[in-house]
Amino acid sequence: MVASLVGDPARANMLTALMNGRALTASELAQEAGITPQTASSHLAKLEAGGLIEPEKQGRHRYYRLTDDDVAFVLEGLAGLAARTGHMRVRTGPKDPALRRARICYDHLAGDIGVQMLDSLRTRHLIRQKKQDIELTPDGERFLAKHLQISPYMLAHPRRPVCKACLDWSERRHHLAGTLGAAMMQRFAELKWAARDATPGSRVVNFTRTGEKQFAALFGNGKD
Amino acid sequence: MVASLVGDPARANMLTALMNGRALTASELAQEAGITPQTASSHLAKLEAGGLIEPEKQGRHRYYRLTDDDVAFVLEGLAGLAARTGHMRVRTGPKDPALRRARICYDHLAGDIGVQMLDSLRTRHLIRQKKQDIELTPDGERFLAKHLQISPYMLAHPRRPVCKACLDWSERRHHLAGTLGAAMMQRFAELKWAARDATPGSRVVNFTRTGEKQFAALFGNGKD
DNA sequence: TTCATGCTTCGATGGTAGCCGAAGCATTGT
DNA sequence: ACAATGCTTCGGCTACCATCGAAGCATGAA
Repeated sequence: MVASLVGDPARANMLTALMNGRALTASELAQEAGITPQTASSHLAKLEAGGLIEPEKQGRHRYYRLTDDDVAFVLEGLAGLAARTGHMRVRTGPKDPALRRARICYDHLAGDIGVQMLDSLRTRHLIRQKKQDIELTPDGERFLAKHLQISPYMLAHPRRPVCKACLDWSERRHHLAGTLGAAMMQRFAELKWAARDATPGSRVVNFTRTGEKQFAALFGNGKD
Repeated sequence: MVASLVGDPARANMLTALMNGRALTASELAQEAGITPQTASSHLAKLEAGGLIEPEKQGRHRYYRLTDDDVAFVLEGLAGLAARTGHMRVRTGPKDPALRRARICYDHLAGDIGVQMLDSLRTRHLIRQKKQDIELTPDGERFLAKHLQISPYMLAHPRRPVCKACLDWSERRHHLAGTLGAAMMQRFAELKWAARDATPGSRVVNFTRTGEKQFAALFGNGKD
């Protein structure tokens, strides 16, 4: 079973270290997990058999990376559940600052930036939140149309909600998911405000200088 | 860690059995997992501590359900990863007779029909539900008076609540109990929409053809 | 070749967690 | 009041698996 693979602390640490999409060698992962290379080798073999990671030989090194984004998404979901109960692992969240700052979660924005955006929308009453359910206010619709050229009919979907609160892996607070979350991320990309990192498999989102400014103007909290 | 909770085969079986959203008793979950009640109790306590499931006491039974959709979503993700590498689990289909459809629970309607009725009342805002407590809305009172000739003063009782959510035995979701639940069942009988099965001791409720139509007109969900 | 580095396999060990029998509460029914 | 049912707690047993030392393969460098 896949879950039992992730359940072991040593393996969980390895997977967490791989969450930024980069590949790491077996020794590096051993050090991350705080175990000897022999033990790590055993764990890595199991993770590979379970389809969670893929190896790539290079010289006498063996690089491992997460198989694909689906794995990362499931891991993020698990971390979200763990964060809810407060019983989170000692080693929490990503070490990579860039990954903490902004990253892709399925198809929407996550990380510090993503949380900040949802906060801003909420405090300015552009959305209304009741528990898990979020809906756009009339003000919010006007705001989206004016500044991002997003209109409600673009967001309609038979099964997916327009707005949804998604628990952020690193921040432990909610960011915005749903068709609106996806549409906004797409618009940021189209406007050349931000783009996924070029590194294959990376989930980091890099903001351009102007993108950062524009974003701050719309969703800034005055702190940066 | 959450993943280690899901990692254990016995617990995974329990969670899988709960994936359809219905609640199951501790003993039933024990049987699902193929373990003794003592062991199951230990597992269930851990799952509850991990925030994956929530208990609901009813009589001497203890029903467990998944905490919310987020849990189910993550479990689905895990199952998806597991399916990729090879084997997945298969579980249960319906196995019950027409007792599942409609039956008497004390003095009110239970079964698929009963659950459907409560759902309908809720989605149309004829009742307001906060956790276990339910109350009629003004719209609800008008609705009852107009279509079923039930007025609020008929429902007053010194000790019994007007509305109460009662966990359905077969559907494992709530149906409507309380004086209102009883009054509605009684009215259905008076209107010759439905009647208890003639067989002595049977709790099956048979709907007449016109009764079925009228009921569907009032509480139908368009699916039947 | 010879050595060094990186990783894997083998074997033994120990800690942890699942498991069940027996007994203890709690609730319900008679 | 008494018995029956459902669930939990306790104690001991067992099996599994993570862990590491030592040795065995690879690859690359001298």
